[in-house]
Amino acid sequence: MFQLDLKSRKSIYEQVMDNLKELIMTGTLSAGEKLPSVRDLSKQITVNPNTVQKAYRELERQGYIYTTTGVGTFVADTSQIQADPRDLKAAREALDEAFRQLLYLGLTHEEAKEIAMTIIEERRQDYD
Amino acid sequence: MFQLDLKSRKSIYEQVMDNLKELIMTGTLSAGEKLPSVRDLSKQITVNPNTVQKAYRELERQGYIYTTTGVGTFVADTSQIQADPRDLKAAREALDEAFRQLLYLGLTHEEAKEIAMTIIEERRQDYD
DNA sequence: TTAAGTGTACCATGCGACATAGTACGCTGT
DNA sequence: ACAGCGTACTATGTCGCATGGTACACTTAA
Repeated sequence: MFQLDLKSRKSIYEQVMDNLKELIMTGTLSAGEKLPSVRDLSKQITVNPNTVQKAYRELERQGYIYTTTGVGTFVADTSQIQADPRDLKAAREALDEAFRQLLYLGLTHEEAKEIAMTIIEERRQDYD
Repeated sequence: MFQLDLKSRKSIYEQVMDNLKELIMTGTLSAGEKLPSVRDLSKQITVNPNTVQKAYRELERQGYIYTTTGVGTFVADTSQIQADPRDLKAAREALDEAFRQLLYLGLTHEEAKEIAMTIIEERRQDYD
């Protein structure tokens, strides 16, 4: 389904969340589609079931998926998702932070902006 | 000199590094200027000297500051800094990551781009 | 009804990064 | 000589993360 980077600073359950968000928001996984069970996915990506469950629990809290007890976990209707203001603020700050890191490396504002624009445009095709 | 956010996920020594990088790259601290001693700064911001030293050590490794044994720590000539390709790669990935987080929140590509542009332009005044 | 599969809830353990506390040494400038 | 500086080292505690294991309630299909 996807690959993990065990060397990453990002925790495993966060990587699972991001990978699933990517698949959901790009439409690779459609609304109503069944996700692998906690146990199955944990075997697929070779991590502990508790770790997968933590990712699922958080994804459900954020509205990306929903669960029916005893049945399984499914992709939610993402058009219904409305951004949590705190998450939005966090994402803006992360963006600002990353941009500043480019400037810290000695790049001019123009160079950093050019890099940012390139990255942004590369994402255009996958969304909407 | 600056404030820390103890609630942040970012570690203290990283916050110290980023704060100093900001002051250095914006020219608030000039090349050759003396920085507070490890002990002084640790008292100012109320953290352990070891934590400040860790930040200084890493800043020196990256070329932002230099130390003269028994004398003190000083701001380096930032024009000499050449970006470590790995740091550049990391910053690019962080930028991409943050931008994707905006898209995950349900924003259209156009909306996310607009937010990114605003953030970028707000930084223009402080650099170069 | 039974069995398998599902989500879910615990608890205990180990690990690594981080921050702290304390001590100590060598260097430099006055 | 002394004060201030960077530096090194050990030890301790905390926290988040990941793992291993057990258990329970639910649903679906045989």
